[in-house]
Amino acid sequence: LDVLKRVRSQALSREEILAAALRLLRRDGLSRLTMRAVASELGVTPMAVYHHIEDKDSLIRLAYDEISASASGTLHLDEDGWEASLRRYLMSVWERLAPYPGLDGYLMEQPNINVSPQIMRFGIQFFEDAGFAPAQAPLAWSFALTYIHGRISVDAHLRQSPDAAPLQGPGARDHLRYGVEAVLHGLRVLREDAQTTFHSTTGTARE
Amino acid sequence: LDVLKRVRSQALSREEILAAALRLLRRDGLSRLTMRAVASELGVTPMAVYHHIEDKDSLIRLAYDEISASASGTLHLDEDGWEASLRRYLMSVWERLAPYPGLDGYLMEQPNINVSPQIMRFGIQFFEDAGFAPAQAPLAWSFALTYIHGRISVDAHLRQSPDAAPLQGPGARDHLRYGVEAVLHGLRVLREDAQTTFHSTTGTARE
DNA sequence: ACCTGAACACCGTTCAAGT
DNA sequence: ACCTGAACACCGTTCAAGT
Repeated sequence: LDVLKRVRSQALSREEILAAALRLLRRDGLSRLTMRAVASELGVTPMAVYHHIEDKDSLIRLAYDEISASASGTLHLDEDGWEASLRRYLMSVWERLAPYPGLDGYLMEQPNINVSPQIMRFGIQFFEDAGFAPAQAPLAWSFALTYIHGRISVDAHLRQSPDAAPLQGPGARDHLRYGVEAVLHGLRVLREDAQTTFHSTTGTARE
Repeated sequence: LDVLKRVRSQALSREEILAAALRLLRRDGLSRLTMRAVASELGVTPMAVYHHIEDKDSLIRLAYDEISASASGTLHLDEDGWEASLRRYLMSVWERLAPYPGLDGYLMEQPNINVSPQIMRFGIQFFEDAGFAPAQAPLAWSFALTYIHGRISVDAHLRQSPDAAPLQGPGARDHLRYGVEAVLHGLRVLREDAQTTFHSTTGTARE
């Protein structure tokens, strides 16, 4: 409560607000992130924040962009193949977002802000480069994203519990690893028999 | 606003409250479900609801249990194999929960209320019966659940949009079908080479 | 330009009454 | 037992001031 409440001598900044929001997000999760809490963390009136940030939603988006900024750089086709590359990417997304409980789950449900058009294009390009049919690439990318963000949402409560060593337990990581391998195997199979079993443009899969 | 606001002549009942909550959930999604809205839908004071229901969270759980009650019956190993059975189950879970935007995503993040111990045991039993190693069955079940609930969360916003025919579009169902097939393929591969690549009790997968 | 204080329109929920 | 009315402790946010 009384930690870091140094007396404010300088003007409040956008970066300072963002840093405070990220700190609170890690500590308490999105459900406890309030504009009033951010302000109090900064030793300032709630309305002071509004002079630098439009509203709560844009603060959340700011936090999300900050966290996943470096992650978008990690998606590229390396020499060791698309499976290893995708595995690294999914693991790194989880690693980055899992410490911020509730954040990812919240944005997953927003219209389609979660995945920016840029990330979407990157991902589709990745799967096309990996040899997936053009019509299949968006489906494959969306599948991988859906799994990993679902996993992060399910793991959200792990951080909420008051005891220590929250995400280190073997439970969460075992599930994550198993799931990522299943995703890779599933995509590999669908990539191989793409022509015979799945006609994506018709909207009906063969049974 | 003025629909169904018949004059109350009978006593309020738990079932009536639940029905109103489900109606509002379908119409506006969880984010707009408030105790006050439920009360107003029933033509009653907000606090009247509290005489029949403990709090908002238990109302949400009540709604969820009602929706997924019949779904838990659909998970059993049929004659046409575990893949067909699991596909039917995942599709039916999506079909049931997709019309209630936000509900599933909310419960996914709660400690572990989302999946009741009973459903958990059913699922593990299913995968053991399907020939998965005992140590692998919980991971496989959790993977399938994580995907389908993630998919439902991602699709939550589709219902929120004001235009008609919300979940009928080919987009959502194509993604769902592709994902379910990927899940099935992924699990099948992991089931087959379970002994060689994955040692689940050690907590570290071979790389 | 940057911040404060009071206030508004919401929440979930408690509590003291009414019938 | 069943419901109402007023109120409390929160929200996000607006608006009129202060410096």
